Amino acid sequence: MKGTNLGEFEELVMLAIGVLHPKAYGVSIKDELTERTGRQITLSAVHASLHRLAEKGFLESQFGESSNKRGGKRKKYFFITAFGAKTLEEAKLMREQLWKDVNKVAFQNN
Amino acid sequence: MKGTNLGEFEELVMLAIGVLHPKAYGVSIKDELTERTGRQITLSAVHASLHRLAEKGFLESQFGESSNKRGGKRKKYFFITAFGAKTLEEAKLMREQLWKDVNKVAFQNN
DNA sequence: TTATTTTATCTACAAAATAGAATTTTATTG
DNA sequence: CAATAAAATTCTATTTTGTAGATAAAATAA
Repeated sequence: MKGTNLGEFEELVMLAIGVLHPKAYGVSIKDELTERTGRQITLSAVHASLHRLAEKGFLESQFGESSNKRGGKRKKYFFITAFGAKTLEEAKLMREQLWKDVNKVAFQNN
Repeated sequence: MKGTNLGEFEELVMLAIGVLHPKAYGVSIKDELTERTGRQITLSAVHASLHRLAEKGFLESQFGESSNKRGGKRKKYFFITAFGAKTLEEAKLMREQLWKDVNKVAFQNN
């Protein structure tokens, strides 16, 4: 990938942010994806991905106010940029088109 | 990835094989994806991906007969296994569900 | 003020994506 | 038949993504 494509996990992180908007931060994203994918996702995997996505211009972030919960650093909320939304939608469209053109026989041979 | 997930490019290669079935081999896959993605895809990228997908059990291959064209080694045709089809469909379903639950406002902030 | 909880950041390694060179096989041409 | 050209796969190396675990920081509770 040359920086303008979304990796597999990166795309899932972006979508989770869309689902959780406007309360998407490390832990909530991790929980959302753990539930949906059934994989054991670590917080650091999510954070590494968030950092890279922000660098690529797909995300912006903003620190939240301190909560009434027990502790913790301030949450860093993530938002999808216009560029990020465009990229995400293009990936979706391309796959939809491919699926539409798939020869169904290809799935019946085993 | 722990071996049971499809990478971003790997998924595109699988779908291209579905589209091209039963004539999917290195060059035809490369051409199909170059056209659809607009990226400059190299043959070696496709082959590396095919090799990994076959190792993971998502693809099978079979050498074709020699053609009447000028030259070249025999084409190695690739086919999607039942396991590959299942994996591909699961990835599709998970994304569809995420998209369904996306808060549309997340795409209107920029 | 010390401990506990919640969060983010850092460091390191594994796997996938990408690029380019090398090799193999086949057919054509002289 | 030897030399050349074409079509394809395979090899080698590097960068980018994915994953894990340890560490650090900030906030509240005790």
